[in-house]
Amino acid sequence: MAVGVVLMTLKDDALRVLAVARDGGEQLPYGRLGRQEPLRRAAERIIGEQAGIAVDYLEQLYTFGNIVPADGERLVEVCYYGLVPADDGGGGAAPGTRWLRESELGVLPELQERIVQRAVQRLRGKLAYTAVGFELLPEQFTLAELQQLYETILGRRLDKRNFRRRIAELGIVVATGDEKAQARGRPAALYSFSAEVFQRLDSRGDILAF
Amino acid sequence: MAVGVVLMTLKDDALRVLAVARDGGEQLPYGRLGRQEPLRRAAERIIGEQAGIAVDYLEQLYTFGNIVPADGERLVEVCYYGLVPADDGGGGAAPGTRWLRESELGVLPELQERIVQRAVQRLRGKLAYTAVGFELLPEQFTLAELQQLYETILGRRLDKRNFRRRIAELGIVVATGDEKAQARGRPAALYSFSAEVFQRLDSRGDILAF
DNA sequence: GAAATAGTGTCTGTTAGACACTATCAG
DNA sequence: CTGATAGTGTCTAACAGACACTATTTC
Repeated sequence: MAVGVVLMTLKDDALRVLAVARDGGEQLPYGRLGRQEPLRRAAERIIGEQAGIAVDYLEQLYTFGNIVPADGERLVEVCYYGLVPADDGGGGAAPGTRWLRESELGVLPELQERIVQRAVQRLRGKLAYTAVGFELLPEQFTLAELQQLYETILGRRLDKRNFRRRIAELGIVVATGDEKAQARGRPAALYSFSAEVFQRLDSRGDILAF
Repeated sequence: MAVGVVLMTLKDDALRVLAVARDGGEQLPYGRLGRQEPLRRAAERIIGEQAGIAVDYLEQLYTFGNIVPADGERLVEVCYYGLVPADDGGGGAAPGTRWLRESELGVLPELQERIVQRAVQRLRGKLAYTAVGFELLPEQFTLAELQQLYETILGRRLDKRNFRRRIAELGIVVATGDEKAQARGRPAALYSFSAEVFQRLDSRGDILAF
């Protein structure tokens, strides 16, 4: 009985997955489940011990149980996936850990690569009908950052005006009044996510289908 | 390590869940996992042993692992859900089993009731973007039966013409040429599901969002 | 004032939802 | 011919997608 975790963040406009050094290679964080330990708590513990990162969002992904390695034993592994806000991504990660970009997933054992694919798929799916994307942003963010996030995860460009229209219609972000200065160009207004408005819409589903 | 199964079918225009007699009550089918047994195979075995039913569709639902009963032990239970075609629903079920309607779910242990709710929710969700509904129908069916199925699972009425238009547009059912005589009234044309057409559409998602 | 980024509205084609009648069968 | 079920088309409102310019800032 093991518990594994796929931690994802956005870094350099790319979705990345945390790997930890282990057995001379790089692997997803995972560990054994304590005798009296609830599954989710085990996932949280493993994240703390092996990644040293604050996770905003944690959800069960899938349980793998057809793993029959050479020794003939069936190992059951319950997998979770978690999201880490963009600004924490670089900072908090413990030594020996690394944020892999999609092109680097090959360094993981093959089964783990498939787990990651499943996690990314799930995240893409959830993006359309939940506000899960906001978990990947800092508390305050610009609309350009929000759009960038959607584009990165969905893997395609979105129209700026259509995107903003939709966000405005839903009213799930509110202007904080602050601005974020850019290196060059006009400063951008900062927004924060309105959990209350989102709650009202959530039941209907299909919130953010771009 | 246990494996449990939520089997669902349509009977009398209602979604029903299979319960088996156990420990003096009624419970979902479940059993222990063999040492070298893959999870899905265990689910199939348990269905065979305890329900004696042919399942068309079987998918992992969720893994529960926060179950800490009085004795302080944490039990991990991997749950699957399966769909049984409507016409087999009454027939194949083994003695000691019963198809519960939604109002009867209270006879199940409380945790199992929550598992069933999760399964029903998942089925509703999948209905919109997969062809999972067809697993609940016999190989040949009328459009009225198909619509009835959607209405039952979604819990609301649908417009007959809009429903048929959508189905026709997608082309995922093909007329077999046969007819089904009704007790009264005009006979209905029989259709069957076209897996090939569906495959082409599947990637796009959002197939059957009514 | 040049380069860079933020921010804003309209038009058009497609889709979803509301709606009522004719066709065919058993008795 | 009556009762029951199958089957069919149009109109309208809402939504999604394409599209180009002005505003504000740094250097």
